Amino acid sequence: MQRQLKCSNMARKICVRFAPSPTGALHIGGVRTALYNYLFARQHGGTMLLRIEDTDSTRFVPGAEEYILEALDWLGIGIDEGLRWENGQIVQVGNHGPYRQSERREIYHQYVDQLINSGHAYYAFDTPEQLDAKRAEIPNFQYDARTRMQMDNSLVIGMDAAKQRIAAGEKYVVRFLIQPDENVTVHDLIRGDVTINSSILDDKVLYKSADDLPTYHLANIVDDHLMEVTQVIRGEEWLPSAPLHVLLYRAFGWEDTMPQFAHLPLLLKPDGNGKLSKRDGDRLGFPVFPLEFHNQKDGTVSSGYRESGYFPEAVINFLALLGWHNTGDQEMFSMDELIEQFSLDRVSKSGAKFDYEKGKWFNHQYLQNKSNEELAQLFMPILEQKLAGQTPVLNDGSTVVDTTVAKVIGLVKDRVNFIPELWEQANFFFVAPPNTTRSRLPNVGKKTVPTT
RNA sequence: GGUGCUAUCGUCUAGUGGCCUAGGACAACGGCCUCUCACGCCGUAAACCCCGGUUCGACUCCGGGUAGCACUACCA
Repeated sequence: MQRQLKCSNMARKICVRFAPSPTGALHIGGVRTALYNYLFARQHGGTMLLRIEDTDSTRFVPGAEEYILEALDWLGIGIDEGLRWENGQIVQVGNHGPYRQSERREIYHQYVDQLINSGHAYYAFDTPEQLDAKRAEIPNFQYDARTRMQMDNSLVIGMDAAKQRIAAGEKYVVRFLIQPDENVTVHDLIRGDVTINSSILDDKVLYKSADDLPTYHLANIVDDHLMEVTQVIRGEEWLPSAPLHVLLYRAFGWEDTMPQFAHLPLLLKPDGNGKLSKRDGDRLGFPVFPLEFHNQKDGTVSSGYRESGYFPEAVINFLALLGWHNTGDQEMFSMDELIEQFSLDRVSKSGAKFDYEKGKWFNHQYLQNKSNEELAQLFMPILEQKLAGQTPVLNDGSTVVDTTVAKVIGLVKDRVNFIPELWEQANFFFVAPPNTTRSRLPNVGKKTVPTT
């Protein structure tokens, strides 16, 4: 693992981050990204940071932030710095804050100005409508070295004229000035060197005055730098823009402390092709979210692993193996074992199809390994709910207690994958069948529960 | 269209030039156990994308195809 660390990073404390957008429930693929970051951080005695990337005000969903933090907490993915879930509410820890990008406007202003002043960025006034028209008019239109001088920006009209228009209240964006025909190489910890030519990059929008916020690209680089992030471990969908990010680090003069990159393979649909989407859950009948989510914005409800009866350890184990595997045949991993054995160079390069059946198997294994007493505690709330208004036939009507429940669970647990299924398997122990007063089972209901 | 990434059983994967007659797990199938079903146990079937090259020897290295995926927004 040590050889993965560049000299310039050698002395720095390992710091990784998980930086979700609060645009809805945390997708299971996002959970895996968070998990791998967490495992890496713990293994190296480093910091796991959580930052909220809410630079798109139009996509903000109320409650999403709470949801994300609660989900990570449920799964046992601990956060050392940034935002975390404590006693049912969000708390902020660390001194690189604030950790919500929408609260960091002043910081970004400063760095946008730096780029403008150093000639690495420029003001552009083309409206979205004008750009759409341009794209309709010219096939494969791209805002870059070939086209920028035909557009409405400070490169064409001059900086003074641009500043006057801004002062007059005109909306604008700041674009990154990309020098053409330069080969940019990104060293990826999983894939090796990836090189692209800068000519295929467009002059990315870095800042939008309409909502006074930067875009992902700028905010991301500034924050990772300021928060002293040493490894960026994120989804493969970011690989194509990684060279842009390298260029940004260079423009800021931060290349010597630039984090290392690792782009994780995508989680794919179980059927067909393409990456697993939020809709696949409803379509295929299994959860793609850790917790049930009530979307306040569109009124939809999405099912969650927790509510479906999954143990967090099972979800972690299942997810860890979707894209990572050690040498050998071990399938069952505790969080501690994962922390010990995980390594980025054993992460697969190709996407993994999401196999829900295997997920169920993992839960089955974890359920079998739990004691009857522990399962009884988890099952009691369900039992009480089911028994409301009904008379248990056990023990001549005496109260159903935990120890009784534990014994019953011991009899049927090997038949189930999930706690709630216990009711289907064991309800006749607690409720007399219709038209009888006691259970048909000879050794139950008559005297007491089985004594074994 | 352009750019990039990827490529072992249906699925997740082991494999880093001879240990591969390609291993494990999920799912499937069969058997045993059993009053049924399930669990469990035992077993069966199931893969190196294609074509070249390097080599005494390629799943492993190289080249070219092909296919899949990702990206290509004032979204992240």
